[in-house]
Amino acid sequence: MTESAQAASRQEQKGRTRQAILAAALELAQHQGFAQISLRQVARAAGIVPTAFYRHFESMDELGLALVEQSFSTLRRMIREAQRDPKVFDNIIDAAADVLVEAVKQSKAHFAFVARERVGGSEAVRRAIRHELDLFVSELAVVLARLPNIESWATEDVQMVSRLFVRNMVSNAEEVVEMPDGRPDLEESIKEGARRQMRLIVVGFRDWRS
Amino acid sequence: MTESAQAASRQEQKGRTRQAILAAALELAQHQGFAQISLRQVARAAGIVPTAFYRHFESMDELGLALVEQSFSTLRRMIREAQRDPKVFDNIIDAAADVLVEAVKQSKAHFAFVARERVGGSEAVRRAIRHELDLFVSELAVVLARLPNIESWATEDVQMVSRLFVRNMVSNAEEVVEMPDGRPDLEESIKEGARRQMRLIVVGFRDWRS
DNA sequence: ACTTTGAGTGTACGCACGTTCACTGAGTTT
DNA sequence: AAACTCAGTGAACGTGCGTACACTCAAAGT
Repeated sequence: MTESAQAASRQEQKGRTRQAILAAALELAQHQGFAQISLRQVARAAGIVPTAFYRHFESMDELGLALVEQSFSTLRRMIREAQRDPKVFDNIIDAAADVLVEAVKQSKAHFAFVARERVGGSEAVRRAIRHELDLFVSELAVVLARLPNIESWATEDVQMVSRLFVRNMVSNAEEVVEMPDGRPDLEESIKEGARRQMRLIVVGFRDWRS
Repeated sequence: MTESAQAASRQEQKGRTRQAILAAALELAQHQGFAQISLRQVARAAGIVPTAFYRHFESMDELGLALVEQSFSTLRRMIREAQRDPKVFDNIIDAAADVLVEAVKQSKAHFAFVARERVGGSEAVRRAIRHELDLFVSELAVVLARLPNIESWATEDVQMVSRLFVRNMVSNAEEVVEMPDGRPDLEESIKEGARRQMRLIVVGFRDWRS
């Protein structure tokens, strides 16, 4: 029994502390980069004693990998929700630009973490992010392949366009993340830039191939 | 007098030590990221005692800024040399892809430094890199504006294409930097990817505007 | 010949770090 | 009710860090 009834206060508490550690690390990493925050800083911010950290993660590196996982699962949930919206079929480009900027604004910390640690982090964290992004390129390719204009393209061309889209997504996410707080007017210009770039890719690709 | 004759052994030696510090920091930063190397590590690798470091730089941050400067002056020299080559007028895209890959291979450490610290470094270093890249976009725009196909474009369109080129340059440089050592076959595929992307930008832009 | 300059030295300091260990005490199992 | 489990505690350790300070001793300036 034990595991159905009223959901166990013991592991529930453990889960809450784990989340506190993740949240604390994410917050600290925003200001200084994950690689330069210490185990003790994280513990302090999470409200536990340094040694208690080891009850949840073997090392800071493992914490980093958990943050990568969390970040991408957030991103995937957003993409899945966005796909239900019928307007992606009419105008995938405008929809993508909107979703991107909204998503980044909503989970700024996760995007900032990925953007930074993708190149700046430890070997293990970098590899994990690269792997997730590769997966993401393939997933996006599947979505793209279903679109009216694209369904006739060769598989490898779709893959390449997907790669370009993801690369641009990363760049634009970086821009939104670095956007000064008091300047929401920049948001629309980033969006417009993203739209232009995506249109460029699609139009250029079609015409170049013809 | 004093400053012309046989070039002063005193400041000459100081310059040599300064270069040793820069080289040591660049080397160390390749493996762990500049933000996580210590003043003492740099001093050790440069063959001086920690306190002697202060004769050359006020802090690690100042060292970082010096490395940014050094990296971009390397890059600028390469671009200037490449511009003398007449083939850039016939086929700027192929030329650019060649120059990029060659340049990165030749000064891998500097490019790796910029790619990493652009997002992962300290606030000051990040700002300096961003500023240099902005300058670079403007400089490239001037070069582009002189090209046959482009000379009729509006200034702001040239600027935007330049921005796209630089962004792609950064991405491709990252790829070359991360390229595993034993796989020179990947080089050509990165080059081909870069060529395609640039063609895409140029073709897409022209057709979209028509 | 002298003084001055300044790059590099060596010691010493206080501090934050990661990790160890034996512990406590509430929640869970028997 | 007794036994067990285990998330969180608190003291202690060795280490590497940035920086201060007083120093040396050739090269440069007079």
